[in-house]
Amino acid sequence: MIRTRFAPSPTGNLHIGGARTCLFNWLFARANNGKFILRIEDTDKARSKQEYLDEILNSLKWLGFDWDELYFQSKRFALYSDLADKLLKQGKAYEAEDGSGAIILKMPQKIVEIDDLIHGKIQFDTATIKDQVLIKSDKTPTYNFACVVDDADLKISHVIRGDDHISNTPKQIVIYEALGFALPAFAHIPMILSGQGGRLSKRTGATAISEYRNMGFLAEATVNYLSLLGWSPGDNQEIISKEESVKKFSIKDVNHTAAAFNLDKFQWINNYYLKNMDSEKLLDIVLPLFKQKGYIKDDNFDRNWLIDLIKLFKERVNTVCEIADWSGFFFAEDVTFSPEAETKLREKDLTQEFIILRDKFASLDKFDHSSVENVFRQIIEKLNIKSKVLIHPLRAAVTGLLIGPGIFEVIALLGKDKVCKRLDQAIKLLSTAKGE
RNA sequence: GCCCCCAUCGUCUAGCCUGGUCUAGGACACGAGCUUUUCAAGCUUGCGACACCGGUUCGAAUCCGGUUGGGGGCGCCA
Repeated sequence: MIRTRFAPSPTGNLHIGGARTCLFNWLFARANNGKFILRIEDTDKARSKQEYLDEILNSLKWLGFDWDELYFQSKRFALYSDLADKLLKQGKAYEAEDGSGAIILKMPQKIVEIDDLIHGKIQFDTATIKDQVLIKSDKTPTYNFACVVDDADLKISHVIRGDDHISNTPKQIVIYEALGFALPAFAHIPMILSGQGGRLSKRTGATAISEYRNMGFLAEATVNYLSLLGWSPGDNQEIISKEESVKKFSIKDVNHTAAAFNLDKFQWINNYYLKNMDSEKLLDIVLPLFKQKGYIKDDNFDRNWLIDLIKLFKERVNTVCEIADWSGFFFAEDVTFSPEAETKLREKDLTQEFIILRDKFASLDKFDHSSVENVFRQIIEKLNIKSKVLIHPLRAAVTGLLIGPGIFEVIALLGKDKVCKRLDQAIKLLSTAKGE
């Protein structure tokens, strides 16, 4: 039976690297019809916080990692202390000479060999490793001891963790051997580095999964991006669901090399998922942002209209937040011009053209995409001008911006009243400009 | 300082195990062009890498050794 585990410590948020380690453990368990276990390493009472635990659990659920069993090391102290006593009695460990009460493992002199599933054989001479504390003077177990005891007790078959644990492994193997426990298989996956090369840290950008969620990344895109860091499904495939990864994942295909986190590619993947996401589902994610920005009141909104709006924007944004950021002109009473848009609007006096547009728009019975576009096309034909001469100032007048979704769709969705009102305002603005 | 891991385009990677099909493929980013309407979407296209030195071999990105470079660890943190 394949049993893997992810063992976060609630002394911080779930970060990118942890999430990827969790993903590979989850993938490997699911791919092999095994069990995936979540173990909370909360032995450090001073640093462990409930809020971190909540944050980690929420992030894991958001990413869609379900666990079959859940353990807390803080509830298993009796087990650690019993086994430490046993080692003491066997003479494999000793009590600290300083009288602190700590229990320390005597490091046997030998060559320890790890047979890593990813790196192959790695050898360590224990002469370079000092005796290891098993139980601290406050009676709590050290990481290496609790980790070994639990991995053995919980029958973990494959320990899949970050590269940074390679040097812990010989210490742990010595503990396994002292305890007489069978060794699990080890697989050390490469670390994720920041774009600048070093460790991921707050200084080099966001590290917590929840931060990326708040930035407007989708769970599916996050999992997709993470799975491509240190692993590849082959066949030049860039878009892959969790389910498909389960089918294709093999621990032997995991890279040896550290991978740099790259926001651009992450955004590109997020854009892909955004575009392809059901607009109604996406609306549910965007809705809180709309409320937060004051675009809509609690329950007083037209859901179908909002879904149309989502459809307009989701093609061209990288994050959920950008939908909210760029759609403000739909909800505002008056237009706020960007400097470029205002310049474009004042560039040429289009008062007459705007008056014709407004009158034609006002007389339309059906104010949809095609009728709006037809009216526009007829006008530019009659005036014998190129469409772009009028289309950009029109966009500026109606949205206050020079970029955005297709202008006729925008106008149709904005509605006749708002469009005519904004054209009136633009006409007024042009007339005051003339007077100056 | 000691120990360990790693090394293909700027970045993520395919290829490496089982040398020849690799004048090294894809993606992101970047540049150019197209899209009777923008770009922040789409399409086309361009730029761009086997770190270095030696060895093995008829032949090396692929195997071996070294150098250099990068990363990690050496806590009564996890």
